[in-house]
Amino acid sequence: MPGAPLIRPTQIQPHPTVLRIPLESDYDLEATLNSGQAFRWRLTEQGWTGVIGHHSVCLRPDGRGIQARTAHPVSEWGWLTDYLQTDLNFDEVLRTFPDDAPMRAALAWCRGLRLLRQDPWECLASFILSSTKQIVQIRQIVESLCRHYGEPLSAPDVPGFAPTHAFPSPARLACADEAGLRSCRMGFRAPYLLAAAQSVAAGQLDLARLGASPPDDARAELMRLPGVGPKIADCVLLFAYGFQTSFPLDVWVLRALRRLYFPGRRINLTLLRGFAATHFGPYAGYAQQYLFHYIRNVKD
DNA sequence: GCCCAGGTGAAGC
DNA sequence: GCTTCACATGGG
Repeated sequence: MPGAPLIRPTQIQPHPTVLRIPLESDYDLEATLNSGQAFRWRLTEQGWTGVIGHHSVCLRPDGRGIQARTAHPVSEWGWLTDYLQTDLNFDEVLRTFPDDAPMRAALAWCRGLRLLRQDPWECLASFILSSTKQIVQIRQIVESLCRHYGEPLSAPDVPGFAPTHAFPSPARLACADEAGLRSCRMGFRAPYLLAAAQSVAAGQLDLARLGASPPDDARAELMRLPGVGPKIADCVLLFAYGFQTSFPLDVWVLRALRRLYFPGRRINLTLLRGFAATHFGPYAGYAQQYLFHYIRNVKD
């Protein structure tokens, strides 16, 4: 029997858990990951840690670009660059914004806020859970849901990663019961989430197909779900399917439009909807996210 | 205690 | 069409 080799081959291999993404324009990770479009990112000593699909990943600024570290080796990175939308010509997006005082103020406040391209199911489910909840609470509910129903993801023996869970699949949630979902503190939203999971799991709602549909059709399909109205549908269109003209009108964005564009006037909702639909150009959804971020963070 | 939160559906006019 | 209200829970 030969013994163990005296000299072990040196592992000279690239680090397939690390990727550096060079960028040509601003990318503010905190504003992007922590401002109410995705709900599973948290800041650790190593950087912004979260889960994309079945990948645990940690992101941090690296010069002008982003450094990504995954918990486990990966063979390709398209899932990450797609999620982060790092190939987008961001300066072109900024050029399409209306040149008015509110947009200038929002851009002066934050220049690197981006829109993510999220998984449609996770996005839909998360925003079903979002109604009349503060962002911190949405995060808590989503984390609880993942802990209870998501597939476990192991952590490597390196700093920055802890064991975590994937976002639960529609099939898994479809066979949950309402009481179990309510134990994740989602309250009256439980039957809505359950109905959505069952509709997707049964193939009645084909989320993959919606991305190839005209936006108005996709919106109408989503709004057939109980608990999904115009705002949640628009969030899914914008954050998951990348329909860039979708303009979610929530309490904050309405507040921003009223205060910044029509100060001191009583403007009804119908007029504001019309303004939102016509004023902001081909990347209106992007502009919306800037107004949302600005009005939430700047005290008047 | 009170008000509000990345809303929606149902009931009332 | 528009307005009002309940819904479940927790942060500030």
